[in-house]
Amino acid sequence: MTNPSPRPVTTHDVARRAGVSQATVSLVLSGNPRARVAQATRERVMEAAEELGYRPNILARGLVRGKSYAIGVVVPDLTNPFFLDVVTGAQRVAAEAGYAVLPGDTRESTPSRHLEALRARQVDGVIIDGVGAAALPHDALSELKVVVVDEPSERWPGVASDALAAGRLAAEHLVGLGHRRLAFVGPATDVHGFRMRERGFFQALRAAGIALPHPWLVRTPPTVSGGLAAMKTLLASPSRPTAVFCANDLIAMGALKAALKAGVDVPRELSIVGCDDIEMASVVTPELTTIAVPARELGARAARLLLRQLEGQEVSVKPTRLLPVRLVRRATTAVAPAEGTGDREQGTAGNNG
Amino acid sequence: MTNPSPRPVTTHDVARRAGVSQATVSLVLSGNPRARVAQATRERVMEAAEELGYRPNILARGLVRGKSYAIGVVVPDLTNPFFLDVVTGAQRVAAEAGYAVLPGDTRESTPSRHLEALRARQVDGVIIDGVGAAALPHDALSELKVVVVDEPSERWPGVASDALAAGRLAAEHLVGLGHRRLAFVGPATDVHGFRMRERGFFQALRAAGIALPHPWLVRTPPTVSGGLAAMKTLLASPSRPTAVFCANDLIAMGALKAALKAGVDVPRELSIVGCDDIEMASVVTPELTTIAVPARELGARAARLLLRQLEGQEVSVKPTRLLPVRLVRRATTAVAPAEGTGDREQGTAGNNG
DNA sequence: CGTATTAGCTAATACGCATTAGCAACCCCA
DNA sequence: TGGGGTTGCTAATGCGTATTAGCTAATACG
Repeated sequence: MTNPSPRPVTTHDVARRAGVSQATVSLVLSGNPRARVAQATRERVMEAAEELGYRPNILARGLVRGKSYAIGVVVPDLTNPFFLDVVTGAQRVAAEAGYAVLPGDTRESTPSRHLEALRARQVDGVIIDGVGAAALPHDALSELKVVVVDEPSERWPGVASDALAAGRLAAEHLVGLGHRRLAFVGPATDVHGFRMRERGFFQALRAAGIALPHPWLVRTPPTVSGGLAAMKTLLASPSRPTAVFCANDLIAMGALKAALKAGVDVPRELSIVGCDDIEMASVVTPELTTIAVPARELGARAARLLLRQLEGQEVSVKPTRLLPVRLVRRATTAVAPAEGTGDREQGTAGNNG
Repeated sequence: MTNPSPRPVTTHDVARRAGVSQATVSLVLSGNPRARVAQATRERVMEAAEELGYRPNILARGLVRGKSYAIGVVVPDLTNPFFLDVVTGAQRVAAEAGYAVLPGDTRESTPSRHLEALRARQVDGVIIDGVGAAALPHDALSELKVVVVDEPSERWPGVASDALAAGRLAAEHLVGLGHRRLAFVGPATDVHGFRMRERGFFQALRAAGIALPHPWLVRTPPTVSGGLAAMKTLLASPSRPTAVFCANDLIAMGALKAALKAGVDVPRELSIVGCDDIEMASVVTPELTTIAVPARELGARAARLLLRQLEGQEVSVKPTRLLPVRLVRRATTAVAPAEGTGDREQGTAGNNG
C-alpha cells in the first residue's frame, strides 16, 4: 500500500513488479487509453502501480512533452477579493484539467518581472488581468500562450465583463433616483476595465444631459485607503455631489467609511455605488449598492480558453461576448436629497474631517 | 537579445555559440560559482547566454536534482484575508529563494486531496495552516518536508502566534471595561489555533471569577455568515451578553452586522472583539476592536523554516517562540452598560431578527 | 629531463517519463 | 503451407540539465 522507501516510485519500479517493460507501464498509465495493450497486462500494471503507490512525476512528464502543466495568473493585487475570485475561478477549472496555477500579484514587483519568473518555471500559459497587458514589453510574453481578462486585444484571446454597462448601470441608477450632482472616483490607469467603467458612467451622464464639474472627478488608487482619501477630498470641496460612483468596491468602502466618519448621512445626504460586488460589500453598514461582476466566471472562462489553446486547438482572438453585469441595490443609495438652492446645501451634518 | 525561434534556448545552444561543451555551460551558469572554469571562458559563456536570451529550464534542473523548487501552502480558506496574508508572506520569501508557491485552500476539497495534487507536482515541501495537520492521514505527508503554522507538533517544525494570549487579551480587555456577561463565538474545530484562542479567553475569565452561561458559547463556522447566524442566536437568547469575543474577524464582522441590523447599539449595548486584525476590521463601521496577529510574519517564518530544511539543514521540531499578538482598541468595545437588575436589560432597542 | 600536480575542459551518464520503430507471435484466408 | 495482416510487447532514444570521471596541456619540482 505505502512505500517505506525514501525514493519515489518510478515507472521502472512498477515495470519490474508487473514483469513488463517500463515502456508498457508508461503506455498503460499515461499514454493513449486505447493503446494496444492486452487487458490482462493492463490490469497487472495498474495493480502493481497501485500496490507500490506509484505517482507520476509531472516534472519528468513535462520535460519530455515539452509542457509543465502549469499556468500563471497575473493580477495587480491579490488582496482585492475581486482578483482573488478571478484566480480562484481559474484555479478550479485548471485543477480539473490537471494544471497547477501559479498566482501572483504585482504589488511588490512588476508584471514583467513576474512573467519572467513564470517563464523560468516553463508555465505553458498565463492569464493576465488588470495589469495593462497591452503596455507590456513585447518580448515579455513571447513564446507564451496568453489570455487577457477585461482587456480587448488583437494579439491574444480574452474574456471580459461588460464594464461599459457597469458604468452605465451605476449612472442610470443614480440618475433614476433623481441625482444630478454626481461624482466619479477611480484610478488614473491604463487598465482597460477601469477605463470602460468610467466611460460607461460618463456616457450615460451625457445621455442624461448631466455634466460633471471638474472637482468631482477624483483620481485615486483602487484601494480602501484610496477611496478614503478621495472622499475626504470630495467632502472638502466647496460644493458637494449628492452621489458618487466608485470604480470598484474597495474604493467605495473607503469612501463610505470617510463619509460616515465625517458625519455624512449615507444614503440620505450622499449615495454611493461601488463595482464588483465583493463579499464585503454586503457586510459593511450600510450595505453597499454595487454593480455585480462575475469574477469567478471570468477566471473560469479565461482558464478554459487558455487550456483549449494548450491542447492545441485554435482559439479565435475575436472579442467574445461580454459577461453581463447587474446592479445590486442595497443601502448606500437613495433618492437625491431635496435640491435646496444649489450648492449651499452642503455641510448639513458637519463636514469636519 | 531576443530569440525569434519558437524553441527555447538550451545549454547546448549556448555551448555551441560560445564554442565550449554543454557541461562547461552548465558549470558556469548553474554549478558551484567557484567551479574550475577559466575567467575568459566564463565570460564567453555568459556573454553567449545573454545574447541568446538563455533561461534555465527549471523542470529539467529539478529532474536531475530531484527537486522541483516549489512548495505548497495549504489553508482552509483563501478568501479569509488572514490566510491570504500567510500565503503572501510565504510567497515573498520563497520567491527570493527561487521557489514557487502553490497555494490552495480546502473549501472545495480536502487537505488530503490537496496534498495529493501537490505531491504529484513534486513539491519539495508544504506549509500547513489551519487545517488540522495532526489529524491528517499519516501517509498524506510522508516523503514531504512540512512546516505547520499555529499548531504544535512533535513531528514537524512549526511557527505559531500566541493564540492563548489572544484569547486572554480579549477577555482582559472586556473585563477591564466592566463586562461580566461575556459570550464566545467560534468554530467547533480541532484546529489548534482556534482552540487556543478559546482556551485563553476562558482561562482569563476563570481567573477573573467569571463563568459563561451555556447559551453564550456559540459554535459557528469561522466566516462572516457564521458570525451573522451566531449573533442572531445570541440576540434571540432570553438573556443577552454585554460583550462577545469572536474567534476571528470574519465572525466578528458577521456578528457586528447582525447586531446593527437588529438595532443593537454597538458598542454601548454590546461590545465585540475580533481576532486577526484583517484590513477590513478597520473599514467597517464602527471599527472593529480586535487582536492583531502577524499573519504575514507567520507565513514568512514558516517559509524560511521550510527552505532551511530543503537546503539540507537540520531543523528542530522543538516549539519556537510564539509570535506576540496585541490588542487593537477600536470602536466596537466600550465600558459595560449599567447592570440594571440583571437579565431584563435586554431588548432595549428591539430584538427582532 | 622525467614525474607530480594542477588547471581547464569535455564525454558520458542519469534524472523519470513518453514515444516510436520494430520484433515476435499469432491469426486469417487462400 | 504460406503470405499478409494484426496484436502485444520491448529496446532505444530524447527531453534539458547537473554531475562526475577523466583527459590534455601546462606548470612545478627534484
